[in-house]
Amino acid sequence: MGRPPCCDKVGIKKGPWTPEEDIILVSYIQEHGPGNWRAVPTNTGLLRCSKSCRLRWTNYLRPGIKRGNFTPHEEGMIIHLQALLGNKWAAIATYLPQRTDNDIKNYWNTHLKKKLKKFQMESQMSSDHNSSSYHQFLSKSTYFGERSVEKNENNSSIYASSAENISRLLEGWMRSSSPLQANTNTNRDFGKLSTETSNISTSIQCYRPQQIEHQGANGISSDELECMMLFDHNFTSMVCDKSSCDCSQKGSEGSGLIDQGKVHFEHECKPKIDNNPPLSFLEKWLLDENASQVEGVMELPSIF
DNA sequence: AATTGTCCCAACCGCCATTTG
DNA sequence: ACAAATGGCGGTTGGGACAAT
Repeated sequence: MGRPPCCDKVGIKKGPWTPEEDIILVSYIQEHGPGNWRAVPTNTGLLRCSKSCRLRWTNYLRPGIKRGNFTPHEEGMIIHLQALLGNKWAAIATYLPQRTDNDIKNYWNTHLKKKLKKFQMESQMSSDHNSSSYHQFLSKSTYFGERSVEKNENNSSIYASSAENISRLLEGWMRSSSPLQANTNTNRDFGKLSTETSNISTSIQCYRPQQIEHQGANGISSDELECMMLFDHNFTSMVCDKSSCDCSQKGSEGSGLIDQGKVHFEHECKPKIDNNPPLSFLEKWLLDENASQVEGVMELPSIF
């Protein structure tokens, strides 16, 4: 009855992935494309369960993942989207295509939650009761006040894809011929490795997920603002109703196909737009990275 | 220098909806 | 139609890195 088990429970390895395992997984996905995860452990010989393979790919190895510090713009987006959507990290991640839901969740739990809490406590002590602490927090948030001052440690790789990670990984693996030595390398050490070329790093090209169509934030009319306010009011109930979502765009999205169709990244590359709430206007505004250069955008958050 | 405490994040766990035989 | 596995998601945790004492 039902499906066969994806993998035997016995002999399943847990814990951090080694560079060798990453290479095996990436090589397999390069050849077969992501998906059919239950076949991955058996076909690759990886002693990992299918779920672990999928997680490793989607959270770390998948091309297009941006790593490193969150920019003030991203921070602001997360704050807003969390306020609107709650802890729907996957949904929030659809508006930050280069970030994984896991990263966003971690960032929220380790940074933003504390920040917000701290600010709420501070504002409670303050005498200003005219506006909510949340609004004050947002107004002080770097999203709107310091968006142009993005302190990015590795600013040269704002769109650094995980292909670079894999590249570095492979380089280190090739250098250290000793498997034991390679096994001791954690993912954090990849950046320390020098640069060389590798087969995978050249065949897996960097790609940039197609951004959801957006336009300048300065094109907001008063009607749109009014609509936005009404929308915000009813947003929660709207996003909860999956049936109201328009999923018809699925087929029309551009794919991230690379390598003459050898690698099928459509599934992973497509912006996740299912469960897409009627956010067209909001997302236009939120996703407008150029808005950081537009003066006057600071007026907008007050409507939240 | 050694110890302790805190931070951070990759990976795991458990649940649920969907898929499949 | 049903049972069982898969895929996806959110919550949690283990342990390494770093800071403070």
